[in-house]
Amino acid sequence: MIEADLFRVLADPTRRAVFERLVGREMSVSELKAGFEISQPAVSQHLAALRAAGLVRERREGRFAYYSADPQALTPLVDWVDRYRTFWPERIERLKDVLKRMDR
Amino acid sequence: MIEADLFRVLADPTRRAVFERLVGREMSVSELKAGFEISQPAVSQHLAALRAAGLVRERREGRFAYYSADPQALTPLVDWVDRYRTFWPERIERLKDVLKRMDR
DNA sequence: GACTCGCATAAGCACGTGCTTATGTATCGC
DNA sequence: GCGATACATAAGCACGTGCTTATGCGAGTC
Repeated sequence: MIEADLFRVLADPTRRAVFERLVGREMSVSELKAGFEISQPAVSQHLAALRAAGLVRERREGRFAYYSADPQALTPLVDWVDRYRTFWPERIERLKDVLKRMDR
Repeated sequence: MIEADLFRVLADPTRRAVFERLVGREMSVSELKAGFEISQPAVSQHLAALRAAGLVRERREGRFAYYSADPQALTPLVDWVDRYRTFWPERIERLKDVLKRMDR
């Protein structure tokens, strides 16, 4: 998966929200659907797109399909941004902030 | 400009290529057009979209319009990714590599 | 087996998007 | 002023996208 498709898949706000809800917490489709005001097929379609981009994993268990986010799939996106993000001092300051927050 | 529009604007490959060409080097529209096999209006339309997202700046000089990229506009995108990119060890290793390359 | 349940897929539709050609609007050279 | 140049904007079109409802399909329940 190249960054081209990542940008496209993440461009839709609903799909991005679906991804965000799946970060750190595995959810079944119906549980996930509860958070949105769209139909179940719409949720499944977003999940299929996210899955094609490698952004979510699927785990089948009986009738249920459990999905979880794979943030590592964002790496190509980070790589692309890194190529064009100058202003490294600010960047490093930002990173320090994040690390500081993680220490707490 | 929020990350929503950044993703959408960067989702188009041609538009992303336009942005990439303008990083570090200011160019006029016609000079920019020379690198693509699309019409001049198409280039102008991409530039307008990039400008609305704050990704490029415009400088008028007589008949000419010079455009240049503003990579700092990518910050909201980086912020968004930072919220969901776990796997910090790898991330820091990557950053170290970049810094090492910058020292040379 | 018959009926749910959880989810995926199909088909259709409204709307967005990226391109084209045509045209408008300054600015320059003469 | 007049034509050419550089670019932007308008209008139209083909295609993509995200949604809906309808349907399919395997897994569970009885």
